[in-house]
Amino acid sequence: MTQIATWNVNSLSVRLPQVIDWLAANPVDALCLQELKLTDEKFPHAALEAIGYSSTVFGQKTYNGVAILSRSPVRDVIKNISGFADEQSRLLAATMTSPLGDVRVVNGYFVNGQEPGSDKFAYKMRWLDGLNAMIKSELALHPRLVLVGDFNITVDDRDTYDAEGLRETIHHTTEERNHFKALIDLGMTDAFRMFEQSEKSYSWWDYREFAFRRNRGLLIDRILVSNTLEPMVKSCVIDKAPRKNERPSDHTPVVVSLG
DNA sequence: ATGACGGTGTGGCACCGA
Repeated sequence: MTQIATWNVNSLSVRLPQVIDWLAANPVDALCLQELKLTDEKFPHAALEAIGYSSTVFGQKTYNGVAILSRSPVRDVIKNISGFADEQSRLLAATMTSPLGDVRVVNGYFVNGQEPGSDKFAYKMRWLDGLNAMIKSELALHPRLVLVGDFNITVDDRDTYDAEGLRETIHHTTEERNHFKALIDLGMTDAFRMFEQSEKSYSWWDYREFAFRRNRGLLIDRILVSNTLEPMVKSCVIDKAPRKNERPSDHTPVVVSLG
């Protein structure tokens, strides 16, 4: 069995002990992190090597930053979207070896977008256009591919605690959802939705207003698998446990099992 | 309409996230 997980940790400096604890309980083959909020120089390679993980890092000061932690070293690393000039460290692609053969792992911290009509929203749309083009060419090179990360898009009404009230607001717009569909149309499947899931399954909850306790959340952390990998997907689950930690990230891990 | 919580970096707060 090969397991790949994604987790937006909202500062690795703060969350490192929780990441180490989580990996001890969930010894996945690869863990993709987003929102490191630290530079490459400050990445805790040694602490992760000590528990059996090598790390490929694309960091940034204050904001963004992504990494792939893996039990075996990865290769053919690409930082950011090919052909898309970006000041922000939001995407990391690498190839991992597995019993299934090589698997291309693309780890993305998708743009938030703030508000439809804003400059940040326009950047989100450009970023998504660039990502689509990159995934198209990556799929041609690597038939076994996963695209994981913090998508910052709800796909349909199941993914949000207030479908009516939040309609066409950020993370809920038709334009964002069309970009998601365009990724699916390249030949990808949302692993989480391959299976029966309990209602109101979310991966992010606001820190405010007791949102986690009230389960007012969004499903925005996702794992897409290429059509070639789809028959090998055995499960895809959200692990809510880390959201109950002291000083939790506002996101919680999602894990796919391939075999 | 606003702020609520938490992180960072700067400096006694502003900005950002989703």
